[in-house]
Amino acid sequence: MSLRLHDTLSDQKLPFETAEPGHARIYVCGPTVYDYAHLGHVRCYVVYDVLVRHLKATGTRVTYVRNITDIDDKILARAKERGEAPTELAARFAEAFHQDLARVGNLRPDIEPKVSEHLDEIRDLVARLIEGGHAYEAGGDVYFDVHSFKDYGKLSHRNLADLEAGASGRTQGDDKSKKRNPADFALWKGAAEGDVSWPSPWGPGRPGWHIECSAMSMAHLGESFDLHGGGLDLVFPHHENEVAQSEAATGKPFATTWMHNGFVEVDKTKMSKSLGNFFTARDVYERVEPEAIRYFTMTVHYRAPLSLDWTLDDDGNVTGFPQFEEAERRVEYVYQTRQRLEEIPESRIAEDGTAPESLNLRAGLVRTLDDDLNMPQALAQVAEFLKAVNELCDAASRKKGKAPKASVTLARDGFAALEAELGLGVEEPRAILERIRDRRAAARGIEPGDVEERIEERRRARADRDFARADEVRDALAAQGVELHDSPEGTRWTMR
RNA sequence: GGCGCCGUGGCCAAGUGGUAAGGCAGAGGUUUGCAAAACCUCCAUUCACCGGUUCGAAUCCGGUCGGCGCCUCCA
Repeated sequence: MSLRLHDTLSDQKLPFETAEPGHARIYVCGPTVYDYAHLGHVRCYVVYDVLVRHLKATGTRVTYVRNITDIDDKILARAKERGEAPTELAARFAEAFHQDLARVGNLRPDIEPKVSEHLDEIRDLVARLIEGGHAYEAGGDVYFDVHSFKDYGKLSHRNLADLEAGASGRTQGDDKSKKRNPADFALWKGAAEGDVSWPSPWGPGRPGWHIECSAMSMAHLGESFDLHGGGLDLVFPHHENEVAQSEAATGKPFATTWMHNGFVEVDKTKMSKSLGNFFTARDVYERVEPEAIRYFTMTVHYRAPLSLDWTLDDDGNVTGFPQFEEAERRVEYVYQTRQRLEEIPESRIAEDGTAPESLNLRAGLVRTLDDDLNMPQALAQVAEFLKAVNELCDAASRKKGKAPKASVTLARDGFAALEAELGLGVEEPRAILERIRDRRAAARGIEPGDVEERIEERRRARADRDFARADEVRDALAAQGVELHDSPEGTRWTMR
């Protein structure tokens, strides 16, 4: 394995090495399920999906753990608001989350631990920290004592003195009297009257936000594991606190490599639930093929911001997402090309001849993704590959033209690699192309049946060599965005 | 205030010491009854700006300007 990844802890691009040879143990922070996934979540989990796919495609066994946070103040608040049981609300949004991510082609993690099923591990870890002198009880709460962990700040590259100086303006007015130090954080929060709570040696309450990930990652991957990932916003305080509490408890290094992805931005500002400037994945799926969103997320390096644009009408309604539309055309190109390759008849395949290197997409993707998952560069290679495949198909369709068998075989393997490495081109070409076409037609109020009728009308005109009439039909359809494609097998149509 | 990131053609975006990938848009062409699709050709002497290091810099160093993130729930 020669994958190199940018590691937040060392702030360097380093070879990714697993403690157990050939087996990568990975933990990624999952969602808090109180609402639908938005595009920021989609981007994040596509990144880790590509990481996992690439490791598997290059022969590494992967144990991919991604938690579901189903106990959280926001879930409790939202459930109360709706008069729904917190567990039901969480289960509902967890299911929606799975559906939304499956539609962009993400594989399910191997293990998806829930906080609600790890209360024992969490309480044990808290108890261990208290025993070790790293945590203290205070009025029903339990706090981690940051001064008890000398490396506090090593992940996010800041020190306690700076943190306290910076935070002072914000924390002075708050009621933080239970904490010994403003930077201390809750491991266990005591319940107020009427709150949903779980029993503990420190009284009824619920886990602090950070402790769950330490408890669950250790439960499923061991006290030390290979890679921990999540959004850039988790570096501090979430991951910093995870490092502190985990290493304080075990005395061992927690995760070896730390990977963080950049945000989706709108108007140069981070898309987030709290700012309310987000589009949910499922809303966008109504306008564009989900795979196009996957493609779009790969047009930018995973650590860089992904800036989203849209167009508005005079009333301020969203009329489109130009970047998704462009990406959708690229997705169409992927599938059209694959379909052309699959349709090369046996009689047009020649035994002799060699394949050009441009068809060796697998080798290119492996090399490129090995370099810190350089997906934009990977897409550049995909573009050159698809061009070469079309050249091959053009050659095979010319008079007396043939495609070398070696080329056809390599091209087919290229599509297999595209799926294995990037999770693109995974669907049946005809089905997805028709779906894209019909969705665009519906958006313009065009009935496929009507188009078929006009095509038949034009076919008759052409048979009579009445080309003026045939062109009238073509032009009329073109004005509605319908494009006709003549071939010896008949006429097909697509939507521009 | 502390820590950190970014500024590459009309737009998006790779590239972190060896002479600017790829996509979109645009121009011309092959093909076609005409088209579309596909393919071919062209499209940054230049990488925010100013200095410096070097045989050589978009890439390293210093400074200036501009934009953003984290420090508070957040992917």
